[in-house]
Amino acid sequence: MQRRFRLTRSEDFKRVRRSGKSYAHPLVVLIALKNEESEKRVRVGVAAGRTIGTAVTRNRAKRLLREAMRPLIPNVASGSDLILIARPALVAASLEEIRQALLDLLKRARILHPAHES
RNA sequence: CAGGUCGGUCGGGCGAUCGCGGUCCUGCGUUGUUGGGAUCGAGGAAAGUCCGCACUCCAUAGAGCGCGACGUCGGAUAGCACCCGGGGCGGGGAACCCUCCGUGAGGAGCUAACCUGCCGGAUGAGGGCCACAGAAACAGACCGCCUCCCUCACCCUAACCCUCUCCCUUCGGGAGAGGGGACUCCCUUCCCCCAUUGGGGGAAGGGCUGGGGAUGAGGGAGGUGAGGGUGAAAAGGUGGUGUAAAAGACCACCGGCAUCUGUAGUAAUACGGAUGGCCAGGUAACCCCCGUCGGGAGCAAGACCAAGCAGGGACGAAGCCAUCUGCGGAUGGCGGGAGGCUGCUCGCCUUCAUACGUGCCCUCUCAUGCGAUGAGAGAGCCAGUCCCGGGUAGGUCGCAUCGAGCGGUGCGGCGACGCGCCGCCCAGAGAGAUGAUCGCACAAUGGCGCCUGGUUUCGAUAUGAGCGGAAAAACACCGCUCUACCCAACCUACAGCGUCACGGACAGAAUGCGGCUUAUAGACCGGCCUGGGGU
RNA sequence: GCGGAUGUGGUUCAAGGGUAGAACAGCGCUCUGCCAAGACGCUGGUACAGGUUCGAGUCCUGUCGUCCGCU
Repeated sequence: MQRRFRLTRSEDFKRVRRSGKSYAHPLVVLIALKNEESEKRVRVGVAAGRTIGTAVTRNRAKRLLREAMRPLIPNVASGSDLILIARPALVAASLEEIRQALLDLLKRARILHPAHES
């Protein structure tokens, strides 16, 4: 996932976490917010708390989330900011399971592109 | 070969596809959080942050005190506390042998290589503490032992007294037996009673005479540190001499200490010699003393830019001299204010001011009926520093190739390490880059099969082992005993091969480096020690 | 990343190097017609591992956990 599709500012994180809607899954939690500014790009932030484990497992969880999210970005409605929060079960899951969980969450949030909605 | 132990190296490989970040080059009607190409891209611990540095700011990093760290010797290093090599004291340490315990299975001890803890000072500064127990926790006292004195009690009989018998004899003496028993005697003074020139009793003072005891109790003076159930620890140990009782008081041996000294070693130290007197408990990871070292904070240090906000409080000033001068001033020195040197003092450093006035604000008084205004007086403000509060969480640098750098190699050193030569440039993010999927091979783990291996029994046996013939030893020879290879039965393990499944240990740089500590599946190589076998 | 503080029963806290204690909680028993309160008794602990010491909760070292501050 290239850096231009990433959510980096601390201010953005605060705004999404405060005002966005959250959707839960056993593997991952999705927080989504429509960006009111002129930004047309989809931006994704990834987080893994200390309950996940040590630095190695936290980094691996974030890499898995980014790799699973990467092909889905063109299908997400433009101008939305997303935050993905890893849960402990995610470390043992495979890439396909994570991708399926993300698809499920994006459908529930109704921000998937209309072409893939069907 | 087996077991033990130590050190070093590696700690995942190769290929394909899809992706991520940095640097360099390059493209663009779009100048970008952009496209393309090349190249590079986690560790031995990146971890813990326990030490030491570099670097940055505080002043250029001072002195003394305080505080902290360290403390055997020598070395290495830019530096370091646990790095390297030694020394001393202690602890651990497999099998065989040996010793002990056990009927036995077995257990314990001893022990090689090796591992590991500690290391200035408690005689030689001083203070504190040593619970409980114990007489006592560091030496004084107590119990006890011994000597002397006093008092009391008790016992003995030869002073003395009484009774009886006998004798000599004459108003006394002697002998024997029994009983009492050291109670006394004289003088002076005072008091009381009977009573009247006296007698009796008591108290105090003085004098003369007066035996013994191995007894007991109490008190006093001294000697003693032998003994006193305890305790973690009790005043050198054992044996003797000695004494009133005792003691290194003295002697022999042993142990320890101090001083001097010999040999080996750079030294710590080791092995000795001579002399001395037995005094000297433990604790300094309690305070402390001695020596060495250390200024403080830390890359969120710090520098610059952008953006942004709100102020408040404390302290608070004084000039003078010299030189130059374009006469406005400038520089320097002394002095003053505020602050700093992350605890204190000294000393030092930084900075500010010399303006100041017809200034501003407040209060009071006077002039005028009031106000305005004017005059006077007083206090404050106007420099600077510090503290508190508020705002910012953006960017560039520090900071990513020149370093205590990395890889080879040679030399010196036991080693830590040092010196030389050649080659190389080697991560740099900022919600934080190394990942995902598939395939192959090799290790490891588990299952199955094959090869086989192990145990036991019977039977014999030597070229093996033991004993004897046999005499100094060895070899050979002969005899006896035991046993391996061999045969059979039972059970299939490690390793190896084939196949299937599973599938990488601990762990993710954030300014850099050295050391330490902690986590770590496994693989490979080597050193040392012990035991067995072969040549 | 850097710096600092701290760890004692289930909880909140004590304890000069010398037997680990208090309150609440838990359990048993008593009281009551029953419950609560009360009275009595009991269980349960120094984060872990080494060291110094005759003896460590305390002193020293390492490990682990928790909390706080620094732009």
